[in-house]
Amino acid sequence: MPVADLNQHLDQEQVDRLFHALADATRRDIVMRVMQEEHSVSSLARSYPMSFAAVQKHVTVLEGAALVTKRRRGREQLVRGNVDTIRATHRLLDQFEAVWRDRIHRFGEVLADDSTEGAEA
Amino acid sequence: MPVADLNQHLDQEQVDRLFHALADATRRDIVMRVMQEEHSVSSLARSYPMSFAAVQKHVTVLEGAALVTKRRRGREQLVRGNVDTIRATHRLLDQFEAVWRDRIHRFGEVLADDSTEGAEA
DNA sequence: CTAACCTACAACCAAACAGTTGTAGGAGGG
DNA sequence: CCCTCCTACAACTGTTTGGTTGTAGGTTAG
Repeated sequence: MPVADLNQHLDQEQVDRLFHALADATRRDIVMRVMQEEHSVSSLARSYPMSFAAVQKHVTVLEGAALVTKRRRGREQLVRGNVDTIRATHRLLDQFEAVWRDRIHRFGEVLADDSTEGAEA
Repeated sequence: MPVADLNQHLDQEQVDRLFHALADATRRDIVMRVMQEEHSVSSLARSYPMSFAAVQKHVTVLEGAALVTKRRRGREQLVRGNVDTIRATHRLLDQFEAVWRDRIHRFGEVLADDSTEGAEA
C-alpha cells in the first residue's frame, strides 16, 4: 500500500527506508537482479555467501522501501524490482540539485562546475 | 582522495557511505541548507534540536560521503554542498533503470513503456 | 501419507549508529 | 592578556542493524 502513492509524495520515514535500503551492497545487487528478472527468495539466497534467513531479511527491507514487490507462485515467492521507486528517488535527488541551481542563479557563482551543465529551466 | 574520482567510478564502500548518509532526515536537511548557501557548523547546529556534537557528527558523515565539503574562514568552518556527488548518485540510479529497461526489451512486458518488441500475434 | 522444498519468524549476538556530556585547543575581540 | 566563540574528539549509552541458528507452517512431488 505504500507503493500506491509513490508517484505522489514520500514522507520522511519512507525516504529514510529508501536510502537505508540502498546503503548495502548485497541489497543493491538484489535490486539489480530482480530488475532484470524475477527471482524466488531461495534462488536469490543461493547467490550470496550468507544464510537464507539473512537474504530473506534483505528482501524484507527492500520490500519495506518499495524497491521490490513479491508475488506467490506455488510454494515460492517471486521478487521483482519496482522501477517506480527508482524514479521517485531520482526526483528526490532533483530537489537537491534544484536548490543548488537556485544558489548559482542568485549568486552567479560560476566557479568550477562542469561546463556541460547549463540545463536551465 | 575518494572525492577526486567522483566523476568516474564509485566503489562499493563509497556507495554505502553515500546512501547511508542520505538515509537520515537531519542529514538530508543539512544537505539542502548547504546546497543553498554555506553555513558554519555551529550555525547549522542551532537549527536542530540536538547538541552541537551531534550535528558535527552528521556533517562528518556527509563529508565522508563527499556530499559536502568544508573550508576554513577564521575560527569557523564553512560547509557547502557538493552537487557532483548528487549527480553521481543519479548515474547510480540510472544503472538500475538501465537493467530494468533491458528486461522490458527482452521480454516485451507491455506495461507503460515502448511495446515495439515481440508483440506479434 | 511421507519426504523434500520454500518460506516465515523468533531468539540471540557482535558491531555500528545516533545521541549525550565533557575536555581541550585554536582564533578573534575587548 | 583574558574571555568568548567555534571546533574537534574522546568516552559513554541505548537502539538499530546484519548476521546466525532453530523451529514451524504451507506446498509440491512421489
